[in-house]
Amino acid sequence: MGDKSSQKRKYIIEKAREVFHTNGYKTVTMKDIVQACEISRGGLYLYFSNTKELFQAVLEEENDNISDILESDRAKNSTPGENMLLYLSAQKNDILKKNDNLSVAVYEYMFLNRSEENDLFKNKFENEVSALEKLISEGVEQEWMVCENPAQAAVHILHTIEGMKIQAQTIGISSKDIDKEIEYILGTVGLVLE
Amino acid sequence: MGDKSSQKRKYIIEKAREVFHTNGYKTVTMKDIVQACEISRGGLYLYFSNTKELFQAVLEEENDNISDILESDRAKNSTPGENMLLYLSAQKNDILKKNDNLSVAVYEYMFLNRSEENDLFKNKFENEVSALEKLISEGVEQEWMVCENPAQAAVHILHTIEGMKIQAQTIGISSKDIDKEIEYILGTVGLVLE
Amino acid sequence: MGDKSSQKRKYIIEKAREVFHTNGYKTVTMKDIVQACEISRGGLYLYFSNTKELFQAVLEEENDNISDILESDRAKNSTPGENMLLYLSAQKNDILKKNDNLSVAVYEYMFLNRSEENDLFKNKFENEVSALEKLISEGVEQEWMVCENPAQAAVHILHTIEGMKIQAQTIGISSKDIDKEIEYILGTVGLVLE
Amino acid sequence: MGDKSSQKRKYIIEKAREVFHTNGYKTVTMKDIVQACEISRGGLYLYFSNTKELFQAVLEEENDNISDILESDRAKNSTPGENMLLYLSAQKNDILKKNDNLSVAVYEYMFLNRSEENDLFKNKFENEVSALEKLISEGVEQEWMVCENPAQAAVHILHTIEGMKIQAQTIGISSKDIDKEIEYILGTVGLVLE
DNA sequence: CATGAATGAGAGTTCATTCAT
DNA sequence: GATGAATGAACTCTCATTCAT
Repeated sequence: MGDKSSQKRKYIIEKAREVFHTNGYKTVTMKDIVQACEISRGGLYLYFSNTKELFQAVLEEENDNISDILESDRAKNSTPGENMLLYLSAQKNDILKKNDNLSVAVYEYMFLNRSEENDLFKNKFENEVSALEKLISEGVEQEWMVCENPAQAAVHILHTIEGMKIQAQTIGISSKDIDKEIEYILGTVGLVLE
Repeated sequence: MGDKSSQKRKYIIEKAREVFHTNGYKTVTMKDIVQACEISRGGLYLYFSNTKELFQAVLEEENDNISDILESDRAKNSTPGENMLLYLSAQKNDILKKNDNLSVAVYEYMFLNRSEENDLFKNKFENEVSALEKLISEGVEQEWMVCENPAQAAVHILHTIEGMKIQAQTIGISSKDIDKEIEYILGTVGLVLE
Repeated sequence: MGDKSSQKRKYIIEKAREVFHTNGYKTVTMKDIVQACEISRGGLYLYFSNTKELFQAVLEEENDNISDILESDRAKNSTPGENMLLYLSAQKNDILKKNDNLSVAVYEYMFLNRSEENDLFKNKFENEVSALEKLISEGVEQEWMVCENPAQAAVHILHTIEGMKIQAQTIGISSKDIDKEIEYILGTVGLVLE
Repeated sequence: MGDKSSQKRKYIIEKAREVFHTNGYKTVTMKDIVQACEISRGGLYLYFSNTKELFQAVLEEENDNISDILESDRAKNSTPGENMLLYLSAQKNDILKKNDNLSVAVYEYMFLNRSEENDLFKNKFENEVSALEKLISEGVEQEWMVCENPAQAAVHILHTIEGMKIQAQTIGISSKDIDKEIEYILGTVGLVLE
């Protein structure tokens, strides 16, 4: 039974993700989910009591593999410069493939619950900072990059990416615009695209 | 009469601004506004038909004087370096004084209406880019700054600031964190705080 | 003053008539009238307290000259047969010229107030019956028509006309259909169109 | 379940019919229905979205068996003359038993929706015309009636009946008045009551 | 007289949530 | 577990009606 019901739980989360993706977070009603899942109203409540709980479950299933890139096998065999480019390209990809990215819903969720302790997001941010910082430090050590303050550089790059993400979701951003920004970012750590 | 009613209009906008500030955009109902204004249900509808209309009115009243800083009298008598610092300090201020900043509501509004052409925000962004670019170009000419691509530097700085704003509204950012980022940003255009 | 205000009263009635004509009776609101008249809300209330009062005023101004036809000068110089045709043609005209006929509003008004004594409409009906009956009696006396019971024939013809009116306002009736019915009606009193 | 809900649907229609009967069509609100049914606001909306939908459902349940009379078993064993009388008596009955007749609501409904294609009512009228025409034709063939144009006679009789119905709902009509009219109508097709 | 801003009652509609089956 | 009918709270919006100016 645990099996069966956990399967159903996954199914609901999957469908809910689609709904959150298209509608954002706040607009979504339990009714929307029920309809998307084609299950009964009461049935949904057996698994989740409200959209917040559901969205948190969606987030838990979500693997943000972007920062994983820096720990991947491929990364281990590449130079820091190549990895930085790899990382930024993955971000570009994420920004552009609006088709499968929850960011608006995530922003809405964070805004709505900004008073609560959102350790999940804090940790994510900090992890990403650490990974980037490490990368930059290595780059500097191996003399691929020039940077006096790798820790702040990492924060800075994440801020810039965040800014692009927001731009993408609001006034829009073109692939070319992202490329230019990536080139500029690379420049700030002394990297130049050949 | 036109006078009186325009006064009341302003009053409603003012109160509505407070509501949007504390509650964001989407959650706000006409009822909330009615209560905040202490007027009658129907009374509000004489002035605004829905929260969207109201929010747009709030936005119109909103003077984003931050970018005006660069055109102010004070700016004219200062060096580009001083002005850049001035501008970034103003942004810091804006980020920190959550008490009086509509950004969450604005983001929500933009997300919700992202399919529509939001020229207002596009223009705002572009104007800000232009002003910053001009500042940086002058800085470079007068040899206060070092920058090969002032246009992209302007965009980059705005992305970074946007990223900080989002961080402030989600996982939080400290005054000190902002200072560090500002220092770093200044570094990217060859400016060093003494 | 009596003059001025009675002029305004007439003006309101005129405009109200247009509104009732296009919208029927029950749907019409005081607001509709105010807008049609381009006067102030309060101003309208100086003259009429509600739509019922207004509609009654409209009705009072309304001259249903159709039955007058039978008393007109022209009628006096014509044969009963000609007059019957004249009368029915006038009715046809009225049925077709929807553009200027209040009937839907009148029906609605009567339905809504069917519990009240509607002497106005009763009298109208009875007057019309009398006029028609007199016409038929004359026709029979002068041997233009054949009818054993002119009183009932009059009632019958009015019922038939009423039926056509309703048909016109509901499922629709063509000019040709009316002609056929008129011919048939004439036949029932022994008249044949050459 | 399908069973249960269809039972409730019927129940609502039944209660709604009562409400439409007493209040006509346009005045009726969803709230009125809710109160008459003693169910919850939301409950009603599970079945019907507005009064128009409800009224249409009421109409669909409504069997206008009057014209069925002409196809009934009883009719098959009677002479055309008897059937005509039967039919007109049924109409009389319908006109008089105001307690159970929706006509005002129907008229209101038709007036309000007169711009739409109301095939329902058109078809009903045409079917009734056909049935009556057939009856008259038979009557003429079997020499019970005299009529040169049975088709138009049918239309004519329906107009007359419609006229009586309207009179009943507006200025009122007595049983005796209807009898006189019925006798007259029979006369127009050469039938005389013994 | 005339204006039109303001009020508040009331209709419409949608959903979160419960509960009998 | 699962269903979906039912409830009722909460919102939106429109007008009749009043009243200070």
